[in-house]
Amino acid sequence: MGTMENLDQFFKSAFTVDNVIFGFDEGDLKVLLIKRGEEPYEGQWGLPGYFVNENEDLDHAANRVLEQLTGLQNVFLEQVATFGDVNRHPTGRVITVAYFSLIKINQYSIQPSSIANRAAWISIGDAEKLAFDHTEILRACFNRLKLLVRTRPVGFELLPRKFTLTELQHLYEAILETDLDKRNFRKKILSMNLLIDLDETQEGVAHRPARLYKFDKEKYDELLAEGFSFELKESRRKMVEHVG
Amino acid sequence: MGTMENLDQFFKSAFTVDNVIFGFDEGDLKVLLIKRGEEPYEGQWGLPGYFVNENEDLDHAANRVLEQLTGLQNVFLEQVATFGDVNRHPTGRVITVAYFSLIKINQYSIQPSSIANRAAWISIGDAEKLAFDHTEILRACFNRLKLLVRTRPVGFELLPRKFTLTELQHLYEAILETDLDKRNFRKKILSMNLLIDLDETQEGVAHRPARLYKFDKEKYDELLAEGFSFELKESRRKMVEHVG
DNA sequence: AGGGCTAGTGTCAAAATTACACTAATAAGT
DNA sequence: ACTTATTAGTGTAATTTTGACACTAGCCCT
Repeated sequence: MGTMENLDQFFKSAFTVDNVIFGFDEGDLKVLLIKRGEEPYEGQWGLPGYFVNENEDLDHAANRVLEQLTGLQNVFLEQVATFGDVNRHPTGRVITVAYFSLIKINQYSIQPSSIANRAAWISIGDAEKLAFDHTEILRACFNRLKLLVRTRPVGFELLPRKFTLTELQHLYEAILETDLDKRNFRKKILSMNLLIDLDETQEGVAHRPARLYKFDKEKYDELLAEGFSFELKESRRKMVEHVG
Repeated sequence: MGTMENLDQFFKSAFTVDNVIFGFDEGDLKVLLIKRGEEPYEGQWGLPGYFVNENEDLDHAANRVLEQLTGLQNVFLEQVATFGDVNRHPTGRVITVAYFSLIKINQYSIQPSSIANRAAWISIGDAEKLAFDHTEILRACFNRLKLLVRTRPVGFELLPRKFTLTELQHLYEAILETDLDKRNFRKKILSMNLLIDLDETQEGVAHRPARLYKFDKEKYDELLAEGFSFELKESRRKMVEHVG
């Protein structure tokens, strides 16, 4: 903070929040994008976002965007980074704080708001050429998710409350963009004792039904307090041998 | 981004950058703080920061703060988070983007600017009750440093170009706030092959002089390209046995 | 020459990681 | 009823990584 004289020149900027809303469906990691209905970037896909009101905390604004769009409250939401290049917005100096949230896509329902009408779930691999600097923002949030998922059990935020181990594995594979060994993955995840075996199985599948599990949040909080640290190693790629 | 009508109401905010400048000296991790010469919070310690100019990118502003204070350019600087609670600043709506930088404290020299006159290096443990929400900002940056130091070889930014293994170990101990085993630490760090043994030793010490090393940046860049990942495990605290 | 101080070094046991292939259970089709 | 297709579920052995631990080496100072 500098001195407080001649401040007027500085109070000319606007803030927005942009929210990268992740969901997981059909084995695919997806993002909720909006088809822009007006200039600039009319017709292009972009991140949902709004101006931050004068009397509104940043987190509140991010939650507001999320709720207007999905109807969901109290979901995982975290700030990632702030983008403020002078020319990032054609209309003026607009700085945006990027958030990302993780939602259970099956709880999502189209809201009646006009913005939600133009929303669609796009596979992360297909989300290209977004409006403004949103491609960059999306990449930053995706990287953060990759990091976070190895350190904290946030993956469960993306799955229905009851899930199978295979679904969980597919989720990790989608986020980490890698293949995991089935047996090793199960061994590792079960050894953490964070899953409750529900003694139920899938129904309506045309093959052997899988057992259903749920995440044991209380247990996790306990373990946390004891100093436990959730850690999923990056599957280290096998180094290519250099032929000498 | 929302619609573009009635924007004026939104272009009333100001934003600043605040910079947590870390240095390492006498085995201690330190932060460069400013004793505030004016209200609000006159007389209290705070982070160096400035308003961001209208035509200035955020990163540029952070670099500017750093250079005015330390005279240093091209040092490690990274954005950490943005703090924008409505009442964080008594004068108006001011949102601040927090950065942290790592500098070699021995290259730092007091600059003639008035702000630098009031600057001092404070041990991280002694930096309490800062102005505004700067205590929180400092904590966020310190946490980020802890995270980063285990994942990327950024620790070297805080040491002189030539350093001893013991100095390096003390640095890690200060950042991670833990003790490390000397032999295991050396084994690990040397096995990465990222240090060049300079075949020189310390001078002017009243005991057996230690060998000097420097960080091999080229090697690191090579390894990175091959998919190498720097990783220093969190020394997991020994779990206390539960009796019963 | 001896005391004080920090540098520097190796081994072994335990734990974690990796690679790998077959049987089990269900629905659908004949 | 049986065959087929499909995914679920399981164990072991080799390798690598980690973690605990104690003594000698080299320099300065007196």
